Amino acid sequence: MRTHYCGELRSTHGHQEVTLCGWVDRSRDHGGVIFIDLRDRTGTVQVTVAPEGSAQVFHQAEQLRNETVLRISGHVRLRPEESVNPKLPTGTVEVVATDLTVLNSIQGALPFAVSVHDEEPVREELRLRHRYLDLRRQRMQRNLALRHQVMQTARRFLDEQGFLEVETPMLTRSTPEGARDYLVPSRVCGGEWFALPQSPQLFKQLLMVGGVERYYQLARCFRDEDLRADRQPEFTQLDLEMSFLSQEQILAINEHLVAHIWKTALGVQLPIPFPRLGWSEAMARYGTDCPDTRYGLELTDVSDLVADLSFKVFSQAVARGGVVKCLAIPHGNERLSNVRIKPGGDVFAEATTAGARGLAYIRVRDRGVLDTIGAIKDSLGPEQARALLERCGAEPGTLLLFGAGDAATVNKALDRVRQFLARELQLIPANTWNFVWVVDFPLLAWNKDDQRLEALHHPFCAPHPADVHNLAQARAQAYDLVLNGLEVAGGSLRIHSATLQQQVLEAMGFSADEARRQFGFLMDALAMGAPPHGGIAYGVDRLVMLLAGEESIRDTIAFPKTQQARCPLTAAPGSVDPDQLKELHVASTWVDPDST
RNA sequence: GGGACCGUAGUUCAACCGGUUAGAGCACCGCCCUGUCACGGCGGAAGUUGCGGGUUCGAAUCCCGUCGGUCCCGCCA
Repeated sequence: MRTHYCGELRSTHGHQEVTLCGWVDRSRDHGGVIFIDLRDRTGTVQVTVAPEGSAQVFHQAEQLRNETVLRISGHVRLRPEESVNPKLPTGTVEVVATDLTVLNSIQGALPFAVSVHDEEPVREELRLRHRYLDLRRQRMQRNLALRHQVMQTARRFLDEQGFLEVETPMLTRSTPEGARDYLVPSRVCGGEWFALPQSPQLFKQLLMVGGVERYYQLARCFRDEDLRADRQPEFTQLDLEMSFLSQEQILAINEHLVAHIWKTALGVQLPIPFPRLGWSEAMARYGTDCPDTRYGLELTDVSDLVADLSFKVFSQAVARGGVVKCLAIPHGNERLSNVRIKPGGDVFAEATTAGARGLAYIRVRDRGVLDTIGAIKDSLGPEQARALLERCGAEPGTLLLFGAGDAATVNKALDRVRQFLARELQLIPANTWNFVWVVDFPLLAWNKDDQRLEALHHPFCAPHPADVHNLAQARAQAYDLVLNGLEVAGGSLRIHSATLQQQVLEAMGFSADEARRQFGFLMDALAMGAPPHGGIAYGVDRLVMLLAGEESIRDTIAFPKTQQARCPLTAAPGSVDPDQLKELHVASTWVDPDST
């Protein structure tokens, strides 16, 4: 049908006969001569319809609307020097049309402009409803190509490293822990249900027991939780698992994989190895387990310095086993007004949204003068003040913001304020890729709501060998890869001993029976010669989002869902025929609110 | 489950503190134009201001509800 692609034509194609297929990106009718910008996946090229040619072709060209699907035959002509368009890769040539076939015409109004020249934002619901049009636009073409490139690069790299791509079931069993499952009723086994996988975690471990040794999969995963800019109900993981490798060996392979992807997709040479940061240190310095290290604004613990103050907010927080931490903002005095850091202000709101009760502050003026609320001023002696300023690295002009309370809340609040201020004060350098491995996570964490210990990652992470006799306090041999403050991958060495797996499940409050019932198949497998193994999983959508400079993973997914987990294009989810439910032995308890 | 913001022509936006016939760019339709490339010129059509109710002499504007979308909290091992 075609001999060339639009975007690839150059002066070297001069005088060749070509046939092109594509869409009318735009056309310019000068009465006597008509120019058509013909677009395909590779770009656009100018097609010229001259009056000297066929009258029928000229007549057809006069009728064209944007997005008409065309096949055009003609010869490539070098443009006259004064008509060369330096803005276009194909700007030195044009195709003089001798034949023009309309393969499909446009009926009715287009919901939005597709042209490569059109940068106008379009309401997202409209883009999703007509995603097939949106995908034609440059931005989505680029994002899909980038996604493809990431996936292909990973496949090639992992293939070369001896990894086997293995598919695991989409219809599997529901397991406790983790997110809400998407359930699928079984017609054949009445009353029983499959779950769609939240990740291939157990299967990839079973593949290790199965002697695959190196596995990977671009795995679709499903979690029935509320959506965010970076969370969709179905998403894609690049899932890896390896046997007989140490944690350091696993991290090294992944560093090469990531460096390879960045080199291929962006031409950027990442320095490897990536820095390693202990979880405790990350929490202490940044208040989060996924720190953005592109800027400073690190947190300082001042609990010991303020424990005895008469300012009760500080001293009581410490007395109750909590902490007081400080976020020091250089030049904060001039850059942040009191209105913003006091109740009602945007900075204050960031802290309270994260659960903080308030946001104490001290403005450091010249000659050690402190500008703050009376209660703090009255409470701080000169010695204490000096120690505080020194600890926080404060200088005249510095604004100190304080969080006080239990460690989790303080960290969460100051982390949020820190990120907010970095954006507001434009402290984030452009084109910076700061990777960091966060390691030595706690194995278990206390869940206040359920009054029990639960796995921080998942129940199959191996505890640090030195910590196995105190599982409640144990570190896990787990690692997250963090890029610019976002978790892009997470993994661990796994438990390969049935006995230890049993102990960890018990520590999490599973009875022996319950553990047996839920995870018996795993423990049986571990008992039959499971090799030491471990792995990692990348959030592909998020990775592509970061590479593309997008702010939502929806822009990296061909057909994403809205925040209500709907698809405006297909109108899914939708109702089904009652007979379908009956066949599946399912009855709906849903009551339409309008009918009551 | 909760909070915030948004919804005006096919589309992107405007319309001040409630006050003339709800405007503009692009797209669309018609006419003109032989070197443009986001072509240009002249003219035209296009609106249940998401939907429902209320306040008012008067509502795109204020209030309540509702639907849809976005961001966030909870939730997401």
